[in-house]
Amino acid sequence: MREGPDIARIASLVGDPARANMLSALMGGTALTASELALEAGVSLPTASSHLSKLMEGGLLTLASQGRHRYYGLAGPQVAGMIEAITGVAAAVGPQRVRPGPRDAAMRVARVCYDHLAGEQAVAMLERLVARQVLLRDDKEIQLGPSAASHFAAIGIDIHTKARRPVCRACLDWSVRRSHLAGTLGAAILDKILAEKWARREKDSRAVIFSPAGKQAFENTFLA
Amino acid sequence: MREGPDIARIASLVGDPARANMLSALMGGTALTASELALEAGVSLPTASSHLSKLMEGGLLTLASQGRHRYYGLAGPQVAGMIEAITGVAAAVGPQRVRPGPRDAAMRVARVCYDHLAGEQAVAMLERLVARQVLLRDDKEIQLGPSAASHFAAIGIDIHTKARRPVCRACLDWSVRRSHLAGTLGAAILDKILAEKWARREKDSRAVIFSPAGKQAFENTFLA
DNA sequence: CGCATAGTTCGTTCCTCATCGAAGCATCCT
DNA sequence: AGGATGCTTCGATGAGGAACGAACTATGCG
Repeated sequence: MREGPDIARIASLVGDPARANMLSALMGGTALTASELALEAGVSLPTASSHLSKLMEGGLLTLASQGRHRYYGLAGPQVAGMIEAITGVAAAVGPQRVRPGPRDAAMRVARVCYDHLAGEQAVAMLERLVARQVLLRDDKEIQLGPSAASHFAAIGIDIHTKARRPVCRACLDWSVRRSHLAGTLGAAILDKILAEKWARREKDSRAVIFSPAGKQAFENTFLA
Repeated sequence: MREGPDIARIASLVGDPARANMLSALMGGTALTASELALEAGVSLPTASSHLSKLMEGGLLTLASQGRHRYYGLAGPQVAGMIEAITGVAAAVGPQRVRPGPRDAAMRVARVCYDHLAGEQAVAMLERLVARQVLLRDDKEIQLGPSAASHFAAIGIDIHTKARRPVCRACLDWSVRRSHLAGTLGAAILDKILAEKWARREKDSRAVIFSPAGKQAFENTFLA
């Protein structure tokens, strides 16, 4: 029996799927709230809360309380490096490329990422909005352009800049290797897509299926 | 829910104490047999075998069969780097220095490491043997010196060089940060210590307790 | 003050997985 | 061949821990 640092304890913290998802989500560098992490991990809030306290106790996370929001973030670069190392091994040994089924294909095209749209459609939308200078992309940050308010108002989306949560955020897409739009604006756009019934959510999946007419409407609105 | 490499799967492999001990033991770089790893992990052979097949399936280990021996080793530097990273985090966040109890003190002085002696006594012994050129230390390797055979024969230990297993091997000591002697010679020395009743093994522990007379005899024999 | 939102705690259920004994293969030694 | 050693497989047992609903606390808003 070996002595020394308890590596099993740390590894088992990462070894639970829900916690691993949370940690992966935090690898972006931005701190997230408990409810955001719950959605990211696909578990209920109580479950997420339990996991988060375990991660805190294990020293893997830091906590910044802001009013009733509690922002969890990775404890430091050493922890991030560890996740990277594990991810590297997982990617290396796990090229168990399951043949992508129909649902996976749909997922690549459009899916829900927390509360906003991800996938090829979402990436294309963000790039178009930036090209038209409705949004301004400054390195990793995304800002509203001068015409943003009127542009989105015309579509039927008004931008709440008062919220604590940022209006725009870049979120790295898994399938494509580019970013899509998160933040309250990203959420509002997803809301509109579902409200207008341009698309529906697949049951028990993150996939978002556009109807033919809905796809056309979406493209007219955001990809014109 | 995140996509991409299944980091939880890899981390959970490391997250079991028995498997973590095995992996730590293999961090030395030398491949070990299933029974060695079972002892190292403190589990029975069937249990160890089950763990090893899981680690194999996870791609963390390589297997080299030599006759009826099966030598398990880390799959590569990437895996080793991952273990390092996890160990680093565990050491950083876990300075939960429990006050060392009496048994821990005894463990630091002398304990069993698989089939040979470890701890301060063992480290001192190896350094003395090297200083007297009975053994020759070449970087990480340990060789028998010219006088080794006669020296150990005088003590009552004959060296079997025929065995597949190496006669001498350096094994990094956990408590002290230096090496002690493993291999068949290390095992033979431990056998002698116990056979002469210079020391006894603590029940349910790896600690080795020397009697006052036994300690004297040991020092006369190996530390002179 | 009352309502809504964000989180945690508690208690229960359930399932995975680590564990070991016994038995079965495989390989080596003489 | 026959025995010994090294290791794996099988089957049964048991404990840890992940999950969620319900209830509770805390903060913000009007």
